[in-house]
Amino acid sequence: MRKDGIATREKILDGARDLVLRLGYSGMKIDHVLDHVGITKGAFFHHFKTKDELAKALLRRYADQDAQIYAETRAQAEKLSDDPLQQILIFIRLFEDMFNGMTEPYPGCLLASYVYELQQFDDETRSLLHETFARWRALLQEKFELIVKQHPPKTPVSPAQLADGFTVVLEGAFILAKAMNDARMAGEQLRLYRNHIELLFDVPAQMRAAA
Amino acid sequence: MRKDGIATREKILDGARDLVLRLGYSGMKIDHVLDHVGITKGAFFHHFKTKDELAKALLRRYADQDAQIYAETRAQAEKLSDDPLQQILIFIRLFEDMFNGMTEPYPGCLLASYVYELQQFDDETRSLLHETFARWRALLQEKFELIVKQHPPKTPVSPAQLADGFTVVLEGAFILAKAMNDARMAGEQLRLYRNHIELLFDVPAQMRAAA
DNA sequence: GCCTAAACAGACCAAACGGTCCGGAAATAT
DNA sequence: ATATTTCCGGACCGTTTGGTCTGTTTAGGC
Repeated sequence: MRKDGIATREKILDGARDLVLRLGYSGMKIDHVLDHVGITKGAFFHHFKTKDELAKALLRRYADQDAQIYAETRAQAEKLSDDPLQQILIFIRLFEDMFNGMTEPYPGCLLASYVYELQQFDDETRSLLHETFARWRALLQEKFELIVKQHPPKTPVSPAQLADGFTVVLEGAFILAKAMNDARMAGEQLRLYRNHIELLFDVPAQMRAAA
Repeated sequence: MRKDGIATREKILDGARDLVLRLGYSGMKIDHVLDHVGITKGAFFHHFKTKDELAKALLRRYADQDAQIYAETRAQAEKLSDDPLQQILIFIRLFEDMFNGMTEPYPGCLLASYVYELQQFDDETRSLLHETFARWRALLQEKFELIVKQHPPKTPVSPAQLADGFTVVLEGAFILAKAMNDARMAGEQLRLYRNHIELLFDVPAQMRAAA
């Protein structure tokens, strides 16, 4: 199988993603992708009409892969407990473990790199970014709404804001991790976020090491 | 005063900063800056030898301005209370008020936009990024070390991680604010962060509305 | 084996881009 | 007033970049 179009397309997407996370979208030049992947212009433009089309394909694929990880992690958490509060804590814990197992800083979130070049992109791409973040919010917001009904928080809180907090911590930690070259940043900051939830809903200490 | 070199230089820096925050560093083209500022190539390259030199000047200026805001806010917090815990809470609260007064999302942190194109820059620039974030950490870490001595935390915590938490929340909130076009994001998430500190060090409710 | 269409290689192109150069205007020193 | 330096306008240049085009190779149906 020397000529597998789908495989080549995936290789292009992988290479482009790596380069975007290191150089930004504008910094990622097509010629650079060609070298990195080991193909030629003919191959590239056979799979993608323009660089913008690559950008959209890249974003869609990243959003889909991310949604899958979220869904799997959520399912795993729901299997381990029936209590939505415990589910959230397990959910966070599972993400912590993901990042704690890494030796280098997480290369970064593709969405964030797009956000910092937002004006480069058209409305369709911007909408896709908006929707993806909104989906992440909805996923956790739903849980937090159940939680506040069953476990009275020590302070009045907004489920939506708590849900955004997860993404905020992740995105912020990625930035600091890259700048400080510290692979532990994401796991540590997620642990802090989890600690906040535990304090907020008064989780007893012996119930915290669930996962 | 028709020909004020310093004023022109500042105008270039302002315009370039705006464009970098919208388009990223690579996306910010010199010709675009010229249009935006209303000058010509001759003027630009009279003040900056290369685009890279502009990048460094931009970063240094941003870091300095930021350090000044931090120092002023810190001084203001220290004037309002002698207790380091209250100082931190006031400090956060003052930042909240800053962002809550804005009608559009904060345009973003220049450091973060550099971080997401990190490989574009040389060692000197990368070091400057590292040092700037390290300084932000040191500023709050110092306070948190005093706090944990005087106010036993409900959970064992690392002052350095708590300090990073502030930056993490800010950077993450900027990203979400831009993506969701939500000006309130930064203030809300800082309020959540402050809530975490209050719960962690068991601040009574009536002592929370200090500022 | 043959045909067709997808998958590629690589020369080529026009526009964009960072940067140079020189002339001239404006401030400042003498 | 004159000289000198700073500041700036704008034409110009070489390289880079996204994209095109033509030809060639490979996979798969018949």
